[in-house]
Amino acid sequence: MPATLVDFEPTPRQGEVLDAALGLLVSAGDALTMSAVARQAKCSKETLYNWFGDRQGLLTAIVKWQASKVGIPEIDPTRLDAQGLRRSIENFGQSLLGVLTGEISVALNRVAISHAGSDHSQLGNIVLHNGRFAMGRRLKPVLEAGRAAGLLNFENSEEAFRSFFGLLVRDTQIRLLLGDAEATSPGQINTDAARATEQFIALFGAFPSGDTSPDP
Amino acid sequence: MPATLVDFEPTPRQGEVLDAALGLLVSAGDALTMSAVARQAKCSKETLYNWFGDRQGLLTAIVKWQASKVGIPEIDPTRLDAQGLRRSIENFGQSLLGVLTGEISVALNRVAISHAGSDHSQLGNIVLHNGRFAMGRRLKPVLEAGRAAGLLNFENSEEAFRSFFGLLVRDTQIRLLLGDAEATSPGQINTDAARATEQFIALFGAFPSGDTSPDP
DNA sequence: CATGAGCCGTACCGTACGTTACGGTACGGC
DNA sequence: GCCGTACCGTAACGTACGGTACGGCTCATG
Repeated sequence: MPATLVDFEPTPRQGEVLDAALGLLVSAGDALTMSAVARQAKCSKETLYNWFGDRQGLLTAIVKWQASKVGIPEIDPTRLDAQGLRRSIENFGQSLLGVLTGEISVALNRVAISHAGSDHSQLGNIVLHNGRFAMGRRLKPVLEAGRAAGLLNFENSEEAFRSFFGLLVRDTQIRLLLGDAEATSPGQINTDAARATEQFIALFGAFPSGDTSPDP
Repeated sequence: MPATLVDFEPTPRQGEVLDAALGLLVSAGDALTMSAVARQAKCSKETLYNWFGDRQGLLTAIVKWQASKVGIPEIDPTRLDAQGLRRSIENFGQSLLGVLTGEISVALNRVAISHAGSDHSQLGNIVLHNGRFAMGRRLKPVLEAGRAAGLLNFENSEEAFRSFFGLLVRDTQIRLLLGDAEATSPGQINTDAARATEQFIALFGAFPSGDTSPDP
């Protein structure tokens, strides 16, 4: 089990360095070199190694730093009417899709995926737990509250979340990761979030449809 | 516009070399070196460079070679009863999910994603056009035949396919790419394909539900 | 003021890897 | 039998980059 989500507390100066590294990571991808980071951040390589140990540690710190900055708006599961639930889910979808299609998320996922192939670094796990899993932890209480209020119908909230994730993201993330430059506009994000919410409620809503969610 | 899907016709010996490289790619990830390929394939590096130009060319050839080997079963859109359509979609889903969760696909996508970040190589595009887009081209005629027969209801077959893709794959691919070792069993694949097909038909089926696909 | 910690800039080391070069071998055609 | 071609094996070259060492600067603390 991964311990804490954010167990990294950088000093202001370290934050500046990490921001510079983040910018470089977005523009240069995995070609990020220690020398380039030092140059961009106007610090010495020795400092980088003192602070972060090695390149691996720097990358890990970058991921955690970014994770600590991204805020998906907290949703309060108290508005339990159908309209409020729908809006909560849709807003969540907008935030999630906005983050996932952002160039920072794309760059971060790219390096994590690169390293997941060869060395046994924990980068992939860190991204997974600060990204995908953290998202599930946010939305699932809302879904369960919706179920408790008789608005939704599902057995496993994890499975329900995964379906929502699929309806929302579809092939967008993998296409962006592979370099397919479909300029994801904010309007597109809102449209997609609305569509995914509609479809999710059509599948898991407990309205008198009767046969939308049977398990064969 | 990408020209042809398979414009690469290797000799048998070249196929052997590419198979060896493919095996190394799966086990070693992007740490694939020219020396390792030559050693594994029992050929000289000079031959590699004569045949493929440079490392980039070798990777490109590997991707195309694998793409030429993967066969998603062709579906004939003639069986237009509801049951046949459902089975066609479900079989397609099984094949697609099986390929996507295979270690070869994961390794290939990893290197393509790595290179999409830095250099301007076409690897990402090649993977995209031989993978995701080729799949769409396979299923869309089936979906359109289903619509023509009054069994499905959608406006845009591309959008419909993307929704099916999302319902089928959900977060599975990105988790595998990030190194999340959820042993994807064949049984799980069949279950997922069945579930995705159910959900897809629930959303896009033209059965007397009446309000599953309105555009707000 | 003295001192020492922390940091910057830079030079440097070791190594890994892409790429090239070259000697040696097998084989089909003249 | 000789030549050209294609290939293997290996050595060598150039470069890029991770990591380290060191001199000099700043500044807080005693």
